[in-house]
Amino acid sequence: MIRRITMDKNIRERLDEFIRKKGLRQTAQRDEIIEVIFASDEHFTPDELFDRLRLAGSKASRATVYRTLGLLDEANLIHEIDLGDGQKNYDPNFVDRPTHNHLVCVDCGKVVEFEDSHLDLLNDCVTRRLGYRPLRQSLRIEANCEKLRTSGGCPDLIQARLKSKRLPNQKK
Amino acid sequence: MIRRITMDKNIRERLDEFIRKKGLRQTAQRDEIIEVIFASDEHFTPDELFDRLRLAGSKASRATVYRTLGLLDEANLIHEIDLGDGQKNYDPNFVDRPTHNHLVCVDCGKVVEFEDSHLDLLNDCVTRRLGYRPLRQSLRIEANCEKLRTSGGCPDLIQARLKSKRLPNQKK
DNA sequence: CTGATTGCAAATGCTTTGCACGCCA
DNA sequence: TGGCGTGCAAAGCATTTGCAATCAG
Repeated sequence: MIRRITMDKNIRERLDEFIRKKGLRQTAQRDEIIEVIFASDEHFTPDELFDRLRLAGSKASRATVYRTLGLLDEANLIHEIDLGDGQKNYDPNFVDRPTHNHLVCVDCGKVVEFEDSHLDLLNDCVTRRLGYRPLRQSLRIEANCEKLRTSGGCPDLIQARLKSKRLPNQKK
Repeated sequence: MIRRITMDKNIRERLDEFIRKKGLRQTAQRDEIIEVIFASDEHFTPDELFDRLRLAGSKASRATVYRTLGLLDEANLIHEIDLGDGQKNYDPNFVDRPTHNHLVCVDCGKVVEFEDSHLDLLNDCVTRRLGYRPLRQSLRIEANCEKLRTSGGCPDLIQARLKSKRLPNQKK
């Protein structure tokens, strides 16, 4: 069995409600998947999640991982986000912060999450002005690291290099 | 030879400069591709562009289309945008309107481009506050059609249905 | 029991690449 | 002429799907 992990009550409840409403079934694989996802607040690709699951002792297959991710997205427990790397990325933090946005550093690939109420308000206004009703919005900012530019060094960049030496499946 | 199309001088110049700087070569295929792209202000996937090229009489291969799209993106003549449909989409309108954003109607799939200087300013501020230097930003809003909701009808939805009957390669 | 769910492997679909040939500068 | 660009077909890769077996309710 999978290692026990503390999880937000809120999430469990939301999922149970979704499962009930849809006439779905609770399975060990689904439990394991949401436990592993919400044990961290990190973004992930389906493949990364699959690896984490293996490490945690789960034997859920890739197919099930993909199918469950679709389900969780539909239930609004995770969101698909576009990090610009050509893969599907999921973000588990929309439950707590439904309107946050992402900044991607093009120097080191670091992803910063941020919230801004002015931004939210403005998006809402613009959408209504255009004759629509806002549902979801995703803002991605690509930026350079100011620290790297001015002082020539950035701790995240060094970390990123170390990381890329360890990991095999990279894009390019 | 391909049908002659009027094209923004600006674009031709920008491309020529990029080609010169990079030590690249001007070829018939590249000319055809940018002519077809900028003959319209519509977004497109690589595949749609390939079809348009065929219709216009060009025989450029898919491989060349993909390679050239990468080049044009690098030259900032087009931008890759995320419309949330799982395919690469390119937008040729960033030359004239470098900071525009996209709203996607989930009812009919219509994409509305819009600009808002407040939004641009706010994004800029937020980015700097976080310690970064803004490069590109992409905001996608998913929304419902207000007209459809209130009056039960939306001209774009009807068009979308007609269109989907004609086109074969759809996502789902 | 019954239908939802899973795992496997095969299929799919978009995109990239290796290579030999052709063509621009 | 040198080497960039092209077309073709093959490869790559993430994701989806058909199907038979399994399991939850």
